[in-house]
Amino acid sequence: MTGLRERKKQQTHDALSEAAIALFLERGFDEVSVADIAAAADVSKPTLFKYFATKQDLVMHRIADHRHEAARLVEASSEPPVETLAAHFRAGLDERQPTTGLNDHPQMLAYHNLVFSTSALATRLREFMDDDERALAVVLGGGLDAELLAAQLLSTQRILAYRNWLAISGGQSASKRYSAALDEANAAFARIRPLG
Amino acid sequence: MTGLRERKKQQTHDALSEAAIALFLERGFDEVSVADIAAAADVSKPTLFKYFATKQDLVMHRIADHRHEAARLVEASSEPPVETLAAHFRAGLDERQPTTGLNDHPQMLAYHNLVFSTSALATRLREFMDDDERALAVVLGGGLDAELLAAQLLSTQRILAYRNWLAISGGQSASKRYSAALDEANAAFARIRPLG
DNA sequence: TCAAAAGATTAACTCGGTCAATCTTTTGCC
DNA sequence: GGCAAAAGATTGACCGAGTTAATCTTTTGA
Repeated sequence: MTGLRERKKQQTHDALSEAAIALFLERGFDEVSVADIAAAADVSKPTLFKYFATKQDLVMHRIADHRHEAARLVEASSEPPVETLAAHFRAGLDERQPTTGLNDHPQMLAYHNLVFSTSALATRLREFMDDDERALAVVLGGGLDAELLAAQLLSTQRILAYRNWLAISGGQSASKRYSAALDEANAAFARIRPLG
Repeated sequence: MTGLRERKKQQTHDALSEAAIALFLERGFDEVSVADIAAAADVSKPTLFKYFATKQDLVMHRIADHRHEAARLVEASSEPPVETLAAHFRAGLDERQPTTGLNDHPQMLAYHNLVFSTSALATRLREFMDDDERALAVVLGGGLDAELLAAQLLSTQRILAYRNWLAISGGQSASKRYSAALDEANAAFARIRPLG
């Protein structure tokens, strides 16, 4: 039984998120108050904060879906961690997945632009990545080497994705960038010395 | 001429920082309001914010002195970057420098404990490190390899320092930890593949 | 000694986030 | 189908961080 209540909750959730992102893209994150958003979605401010813990989460919850992804992938795979994540990143490039930065859909571009150029959001993104790093280190077995490797793997993904976003953001198409992106990914992952 | 004005500014600055840290250590960062601190230092709230841009900075300005240190060291040295930073870290261990985590003075321990266990402060620390990373990447010549190396170097320092702090925080003396700290530093820096 | 500049103060304000009390809606049960 | 209880939303007041503008005091340099 998919309760009516559930559906209304989902609706309110989506209405808030969509209203928020629309307003943020239009006026900028810092120039929109949570009161504006609550009003746009026809709910009260306390209600808004029942759905999203912080103003930032109105934007970041989309990315939050990928939390601990690296740890999950490594845990689920029988291949060595570096290979697993390198292969996954390459596949992401192929599929133009937003997490690789290689996506030139105008909405995605605008969304990423919002995140990267708003310091409160960039900071929150970094908090997510720190979390991912801790989770990955655990899956890698813990200890100094695991922590170092986890940090290096996630730094690598972050830097590759950011460089791709920069290129796309500079006007290059995803297809045009693809070849360089793949080269960079191969070079970057090749620099990583595996565990053991 | 060291103006009277300058001296008073310095006094107010120190009074604020000391009052703040004392109160934070006593009651916890989130349980002290900036109004409390301003009152303790006998100034008004707007005056406090002329000296420190944020509540966090009342704590973090001490660490902020070391900003861009890695970039400065590498720029000033004629040795290869990895050697330079590894040597500097080892020297820091010898001297029990707080940045290495290997310092068991009760005040230092309490201070680090405050920073690491207060999420607002840990977040601000991470912002500093991101800044350091960008600066280091520039000094390393920019480009993919420089960015990857900068990230790896600073991750390495962060992880080593945190592990040392954990050990000290768990009751071990700095002297007792020293040998393991040195071994870990050597192992960690040895994992790093230099540029070129 | 005095004019000008620097700095501090007060008071009021914005905004993010929380809380407590009240009211509405949904749901599960008879 | 109707109803009690629980879940959720609303309102309004509140807190704390940080800002702003107007006023006042102090330092400075001529």
